[in-house]
Amino acid sequence: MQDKKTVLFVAGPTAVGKTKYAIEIARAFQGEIISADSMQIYRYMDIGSAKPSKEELTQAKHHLVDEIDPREEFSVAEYQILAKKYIDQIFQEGKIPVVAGGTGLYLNSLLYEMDFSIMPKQADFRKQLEQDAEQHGSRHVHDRLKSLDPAAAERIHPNNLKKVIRAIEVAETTGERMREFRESFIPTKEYACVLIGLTRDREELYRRIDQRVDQLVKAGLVQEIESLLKMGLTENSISMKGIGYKEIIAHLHGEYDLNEAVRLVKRNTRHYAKRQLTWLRRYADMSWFNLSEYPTEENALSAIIDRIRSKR
RNA sequence: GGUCUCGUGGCCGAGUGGCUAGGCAGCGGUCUGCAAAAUCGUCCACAGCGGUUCGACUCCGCUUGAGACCU
Repeated sequence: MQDKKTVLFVAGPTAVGKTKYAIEIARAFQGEIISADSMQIYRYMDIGSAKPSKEELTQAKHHLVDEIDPREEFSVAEYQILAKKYIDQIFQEGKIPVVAGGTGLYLNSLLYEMDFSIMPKQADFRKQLEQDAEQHGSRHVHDRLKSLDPAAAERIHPNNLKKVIRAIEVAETTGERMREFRESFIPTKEYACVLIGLTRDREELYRRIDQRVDQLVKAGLVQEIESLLKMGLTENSISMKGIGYKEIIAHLHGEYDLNEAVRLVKRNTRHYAKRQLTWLRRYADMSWFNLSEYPTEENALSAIIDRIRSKR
């Protein structure tokens, strides 16, 4: 029937229940799940990233969970390449890709035409700039950008060191300025997208977050992080910047006690959930489902499935 | 029963007779160069009632609440 291939997207804030619903949706549509989660993609970070359980991983085929070594640098650019590879692969098997996750930029990289490949990164050069920032402050690095590419410096906040460095990198190595991106997003032409947004009443969502953080700690979050540190990861690793990781590491370094760390993890997770919702609200063609409004999961699920059927 | 201290927004916390700190939380945004990041905006107040005053959150009195001490 459908001449254009369809990719299902299941998005929502952390702790809303995406994992469960994505699995059910995948099962209902002969789908395979492609995670769009910047932390669950890392191996060994099982507890802190609230990864799907072993059982859940067998209930539907998952991709881009547990695929990257946390000692590696990873980013949207690589994410986009890998995810698209899986999308093609799943289409070829005659199945439906179900992209599930809450990392907004990762979603964008699959929803819109975005080209991250213009410039390869220069690891050494970056290191140098990072050190520069450490010694002289991020302002100093930003000033350098100002002279190289005033427009980019205008756009990028000095504290956003990564972006500042990237812009300098581009300017220095290509002699060109950062490309001004189009004002409007162009939807990808590679496939059709059906967007499902999951949410809950705010109070309930926050309650679930608090509960989940307590569970993660009980499940051994601290031990998980201790062993990650033994593997050579540090608070500077990208993967260790995740909520739940950075706070516990600070605790292990003696900055505050465990209770305080837990409080911060909860608070930061709530903030994150809020930012995710802000991000996701921008998708005009998203079909929202407030899970708090359904008496049972079955009800919610069948409403979602009906909606997907009507959209394809 | 008496004496004293205090009572600021959801929480913490400054402060002044007129120009309404700030922080946290909450709420709302931005975000195509690496995003669980970075960033911006914003609501909410001076315990209550009287009085003094051109004007009171700030001064006075009473009421009420909290705490400390005394008997």
